[in-house]
Formats: sequence, C-alpha cells, structure tokens
Amino acid sequence: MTKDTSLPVPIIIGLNAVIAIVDDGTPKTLCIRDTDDQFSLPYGPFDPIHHRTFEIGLKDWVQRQTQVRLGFIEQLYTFGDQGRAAPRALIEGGTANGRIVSVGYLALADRPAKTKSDNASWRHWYEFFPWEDWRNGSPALIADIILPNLIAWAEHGETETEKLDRKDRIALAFGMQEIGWEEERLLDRYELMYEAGLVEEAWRDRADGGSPSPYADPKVRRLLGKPMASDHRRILATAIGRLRGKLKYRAVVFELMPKEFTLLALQRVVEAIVGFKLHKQNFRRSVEGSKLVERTSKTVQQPSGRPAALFSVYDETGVDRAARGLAIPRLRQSPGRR
Amino acid sequence: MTKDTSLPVPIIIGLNAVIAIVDDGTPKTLCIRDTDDQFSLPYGPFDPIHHRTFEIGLKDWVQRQTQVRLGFIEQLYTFGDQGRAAPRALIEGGTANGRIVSVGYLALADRPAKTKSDNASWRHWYEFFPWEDWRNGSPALIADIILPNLIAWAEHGETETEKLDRKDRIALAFGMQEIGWEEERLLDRYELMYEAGLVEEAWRDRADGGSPSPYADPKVRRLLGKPMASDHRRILATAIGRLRGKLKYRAVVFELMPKEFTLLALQRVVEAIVGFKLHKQNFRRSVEGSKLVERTSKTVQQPSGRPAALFSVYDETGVDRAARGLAIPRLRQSPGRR
DNA sequence: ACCATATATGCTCTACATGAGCATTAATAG
DNA sequence: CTATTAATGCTCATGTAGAGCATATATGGT
Repeated sequence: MTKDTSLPVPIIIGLNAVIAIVDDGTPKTLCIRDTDDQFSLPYGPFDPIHHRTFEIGLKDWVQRQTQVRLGFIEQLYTFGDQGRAAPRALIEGGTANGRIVSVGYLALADRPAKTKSDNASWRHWYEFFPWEDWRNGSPALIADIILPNLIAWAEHGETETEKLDRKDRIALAFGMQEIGWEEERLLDRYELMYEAGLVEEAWRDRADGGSPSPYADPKVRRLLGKPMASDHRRILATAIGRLRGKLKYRAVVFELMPKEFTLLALQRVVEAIVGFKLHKQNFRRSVEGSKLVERTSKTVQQPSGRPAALFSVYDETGVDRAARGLAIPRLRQSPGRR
Repeated sequence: MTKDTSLPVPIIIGLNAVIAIVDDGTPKTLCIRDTDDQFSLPYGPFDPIHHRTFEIGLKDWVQRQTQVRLGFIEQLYTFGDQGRAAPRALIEGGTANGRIVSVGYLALADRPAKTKSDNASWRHWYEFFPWEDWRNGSPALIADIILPNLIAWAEHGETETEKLDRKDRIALAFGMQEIGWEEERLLDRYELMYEAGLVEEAWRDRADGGSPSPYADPKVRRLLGKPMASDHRRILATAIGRLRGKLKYRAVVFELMPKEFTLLALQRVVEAIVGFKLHKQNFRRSVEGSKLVERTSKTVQQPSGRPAALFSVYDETGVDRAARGLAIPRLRQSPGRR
C-alpha cells in the first residue's frame, strides 16, 4: 500500500436534520431562518468529544435547539463536495479554513412540537419543490416552465452525446418514458434543475466558478421553489425522496401518525408524502389486509357522513422494522406510472 | 440558535471501498491483507486538499493501489461511532489522536483486475458471511449454531421487554416469520450476531469496554466467518445488503457483466449476489421481457447441450439509471419468502 | 318522517405479474 | 441412431393491483 503522508486539512462534520411531520395533510419540515433571512435545515457541528455517535450528537442539539424529541432517525447521505457553501454560523465560528462535510439525517415526528426559538418554523415541503405536489393534478409548472428550460439546457450540451444524455435523464426524471412519474426520483429532478441552472442555489454557488450553462432568468428561478442555505435543499430533496421510496417497503408512515387514526387520515399522510392521490377503497383493502393496523371499537364523527372507525398500530414495538410497507394504490389518471 | 463554540477535535475521514465482482459464479471483493495478517477493505484517508469530492478521492487511490478502474460507485453509509478500531496505517501516520469517520462505498467491476500489490486479493464474500449462501440449500450453520446461540443471548436480556425484543429481531432477520428469509437483511443479521458476541470483531472491540453479553466460545466464532479489520466486515455487510436490494429496482447487475453474455451466465451472477437459486425459465421470461437486453445473432456452445444465445445490454448508456431492475423469480423451496 | 348530501365501507371485475413445471429444440458423445 | 444435456418455448394456477359500483350511516334541510 502506498501510504499517503500529507498532513490532513482540518475537517468539520456538520450534522443536518430533516425533521418531518405531516400536519393535517400538509407535509412540513423544521426550518431555521438564517441571518440573511434564508431558510436552512437545523444543523450543528458534530462534536467528537461529547458525542459517541452521530445520532447522539444530532438528537442532543436538535433537542436543545428546538425542543423536538426525535423518534425515528435515519442517515441519508454524506455530502463532501468542495465548493458547497459553508453554513454561515460555522464560518463565523472561525473554522472556515477547514473542509466541511455534512451528514444528512431524516427524522420523523408525529406532530409539530413547539419550537424554542422564533426563527425556527415548520415549513411546507412543497414551498421548496412546488413541482412535486401532484395531489391536485399535474403541476402546470412542469410543462410550462421546467421542461422547456431543461430542454433548452439539453440543447446547449457540448457534444451530441451529451445532448442525448441530458434529454435521456430529463425524460426519465420527469416521467416522460413508459414508466411514468416516479415520485422517489425527487433528487434526480432537483439535481437536473440545479445543473441546468434553474434553481437559485445553482446561480449562487457558481457565482465564483462561472459556467457556460444557459441560466434561466431570475423570474423563472423564483417560480421554482424557495432556495435554502448551503446545499440544504439538496438534503431535503434526498430526505423526501428516501421517505417516498421507503414507504413501500417499511412501515415508517406510522411514525408520523398519532396513537389512533382513521384510515382516511392515514391515506392523507401517505398522499402528502408521495405527492399524489390514492384510490381510497384499494388503500383500505391493502392496509386492512396488512396486519399492520388494528381496528379499535371507537369511531369518530366527521363534519358529515358516516362516522369513521379508528385504527391503531398493531404491534407498537416493531413497526419501523416491519417487513412490509403499505401499498400505494395509484390512480392511473394523474401520475400514471406504468 | 445556540452556537456551539467548543473547539473541534481533529477528524479524519477514511474512505472504504467494497469493490465487487462476480467471477465464474463466485462473488468476490477486493481485500488487503493487513500487517497482522487480517483482511481489510481497501481504504485510504480522504485528502481534502487534492480531492474535490469523495468519489474522486476514492477512485484516485483505489486506482493507484490496486490498478482497478472503478465504474459504478455508490455511497453506502458513514460510520462515526467511537470505539471503532482505527485502521493501523492511519494510527502509524501519527494522526491517531483524532476521531476517524469512515465513509463506505460500493463499487462494481466486470472482471477481476490484476492487483498491483501482493497483499491485495479477491476474496469470496461468503468467507465472511458463510450463512448467507443458500445456493445449495439452507446452510446448516444457521439452525445448528447461529440460532441456538442467538436465542441464548436473547434469554440473557435484562428485562422481559428486552428479551422479547431480541427474539423479535432474530425472528425477523433470520426469516422465521411469515415473510421468510429476506436476503437484503444481511446487515441486520450481522449486527445481531455482533451484539450477541458471535462474531470475532465483537469480542475484539469490546476487549476494553467489557459487556455482560454471553460470548460464544472461540470455536463457535471461528465458524461464523472470517473477521476483518476495524468495522470493515460491517461495511461489507452493508454493501452486499444494499446490492441485493438494489438488484430489484435498478439494472445494476449489468455493471458486473461482460459485453456479451448468456442468460444463464446472467442468472448465475444474480444468484451469486442474492445467495439463492432462481427459476430458470421464469428468469429468462422476465429478462427478455424487460427491454434491458438484446439478443445478438451469436451463440456459444456449452460443454454439452443446445448452444446458448448471447445477449448484450440494450442501452449501454443509461443502464444504471434504468427504471427497473431484474425480477428475482424465487423458488419456493429453499429460501421461500412469503 | 323524508330527502339530499357526504363519507365510510363492502364487494366484484379485469388485467397482469409470478411461481411451477411440462414440452420441444439443438447440441455432444457413444 | 440413441441417450444425455442444456436452452428455449409455452401453459396453468394463483395472487395482486387498478377500477368502479353498491350499500351503510351520518348530517342538515324541508
């Protein structure tokens, strides 16, 4: 083995948390409002002295900062790219000459906890990804703005191969192929838009580098979701994409539910996450058949209509490691996959 | 936000690569033989000065060390636990007073490249996880050794709840529930065995800490796979588990195949990875119907029998981002899932 | 009490994917 | 020409997912 003997540059590990809840049909994540009035995810440096593991560190400062107690936690990805803007607080801390590596985490909570500080607030996911919410049909944004701009970007490829490759990626990410829209490709879509210069962060990050990509004008960028500090929007995209995928094979939804719930409430939570509506009767069929929930004897009266039965999670303990997730019975109309 | 102003402890990021190939039905990974004659994964420190991203760093030193050119690469997980043994080379490098965080990567190659150094070699995966190869039926090891020892460990739980919880995890990980054996839960199984003190590393790592778990005797541990340096076996477990899962929804297998191949060869590669045999005709049916491969006009003669048609990947470029993986048509007998 | 309306809940129909295994084809070795 | 071996083709049974009709149980208005 060739031993690398160069002295290491100081490295700082930042922990970033996407803390997700679904509040009455609205999927939200905890955000901090930066000093420049920009949103960022809750984050903090990993302190190797006081914390034996990342998760302990994360839980610790999240609790201190926001009073939110984290239940389910999952590591997402570790971002180590150079050129990624350093969170301001860390720079001010005087350690900006090191390299910052951020480890993203996804955490789920079952209701919006009070937040200690005024600049912390629960924000609607789709403020940052307006093209990801198909619950009221295909967002006009995609056909009207995103696709035309992406295609234009693809046409600016250097070589013929690059152009084709870009078009291919666009088609796949935005569901123009036989497979249709795949909700879990959220990150692919965001990264494509970043590369094409359609989101604000791309513009901001490349201010120094300079690249020949045909940047969309500010008006367009402003329509394509609110920017976030550093690469937090990418981390949020990773989190949502992961959660969307995970729903299908792990019973994580229940981490977002109260003790007792109606099946429609459960459905609304799933819909909020995946971003499109489900077939009600088929959803019920699969949930009831899944052995993941148990019908209680209680019912709740809706504003009108037949009262709904309340359900509870069948086996409290092993839910998140349960072998199967819930079925996602699509409607062919809207996001018609396959 | 409460600002954490304590000075950071030096952190070193180590990059670890699981470089996988399948060589004539044998799944292998590149290993380095340590100075204490122990196996370790290829690893190296991440050098923030010379490398803009982790992946660039990884590719760079893997190529320098082993002459293997990495194609497909995927980040697995970032391990930051204290108490994880530091790779000897890093300690010797004089930086052992810092905290080592390792980022694991999975890389796929299509054939065993020559390795530059003598202490690098391609090792059979299942040397490290002998209970994971079900291709010749359910390994006796599981029923004879693993389960009895795990159950014993479960019985040693402090509280009633803990005992039940452990039994639950065992049942799930080892497929004792209705769902059956899930090949992608390899990491769960390894971690369970680690916790229970059944694998060598658990014994080694806890030498200082000391824990009340009922450690299996050395004879047992020696049967349960070869140990690896640091937590490399955990990283390898993560890699195999991830690859096993990924096969089903991404067309990554083709990264492991030569340009042209027979369907049986493809099947053998899949079988090597998932660790059990597939139904031949059904595998063919799904592969041919997948639009992922293309029949060439060529055939190859086997030692006996009808010659097999050669196939090639349909769309060279977008394979790894293709929307669907291959079907894994199980045989109900052996690892009968569901 | 009766009706319109709004949900919740039950049930059926169809298309298609998946697990199994029989049948046929095309080679080789005697 | 026959036995053997592996590749390839095809059919059958079962289960699941997408659709949508039908029924049940509330509320509010008349």
